[in-house]
Amino acid sequence: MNNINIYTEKLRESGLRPTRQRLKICEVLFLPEKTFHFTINDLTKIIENKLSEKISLATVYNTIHAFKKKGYLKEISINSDKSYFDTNVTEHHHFFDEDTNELIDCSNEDIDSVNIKKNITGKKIKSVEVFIKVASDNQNQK
Amino acid sequence: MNNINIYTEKLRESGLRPTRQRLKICEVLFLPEKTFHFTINDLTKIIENKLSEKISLATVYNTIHAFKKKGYLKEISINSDKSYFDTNVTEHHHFFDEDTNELIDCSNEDIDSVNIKKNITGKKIKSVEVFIKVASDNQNQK
DNA sequence: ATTTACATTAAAACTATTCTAAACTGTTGA
DNA sequence: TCAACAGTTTAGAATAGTTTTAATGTAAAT
Repeated sequence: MNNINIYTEKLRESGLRPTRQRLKICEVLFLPEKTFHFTINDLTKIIENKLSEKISLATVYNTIHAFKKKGYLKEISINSDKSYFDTNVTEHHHFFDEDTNELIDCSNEDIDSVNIKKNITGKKIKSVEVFIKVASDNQNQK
Repeated sequence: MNNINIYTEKLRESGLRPTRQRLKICEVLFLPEKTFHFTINDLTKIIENKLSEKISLATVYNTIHAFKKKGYLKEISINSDKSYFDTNVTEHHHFFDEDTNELIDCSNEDIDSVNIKKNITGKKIKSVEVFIKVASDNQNQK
């Protein structure tokens, strides 16, 4: 069973029609063995360059949102000028390199379980994520 | 020494001219004894409603960015459609209520110091902040 | 094969934010 | 005190990211 069939299956299971465009987007997002972060703009460029395919921007947006809703992607808020997405949908942490504006994954094993003493009445904790800002040692503060 | 004079002083110290508009914004942001979160839009509305003052949107943006640069405000990324600011500039954590989209402060004392086992070569940790998503117990997952 | 509901598309619309250029104002120092 | 300058405010234009629209296309059910 090749990858296209796997994606076709996965999409169908999720109630999403396996269209040509969605399959191409799956290839770009889920074929690489390493998870990664991207913006809609990044993704559009990858599709245009690497694949010989031109997918309408609206379709890219629609698809990414559909994938997010289904839990195949996670949205991350780094700063507010654009939306970043993560193909790693597990609960995990991030380093943010202030020098390069790069976001680096930090697995759950790299951080001891966070002990929260306070709780919000009537609310249950859904996720706990740590955001660590780093910068060059020898550089002036931001 | 009244508040206006304190703000005048603070602005001057920071190399910012104490203009009428900036003093009004200081009143709104720094007079309340409790820190709070806001968007530019929130702030503009508060100024228009509570104070009998109309400050140009561009000025609000300029001032908020100037205050942020000086360290009087902190920008928080909750989601990417707008920028949120926090008048609490200390390093601290947040609860995010998924039901109400409300952001709730969580002081450093409410969370045990986070133990990070991984580090990024050549980089120093600048801040560590925990983001805790909460939601009603009895409710379907997001 | 036909139908139907869902998808794609280009273009228009929208929203948050930044830029522009002219008018204005706090500050400095003569 | 007041002129002059640099910094500030302003309305409106511009921009960038994202969403909507409405027409066309396509997967899948009948």
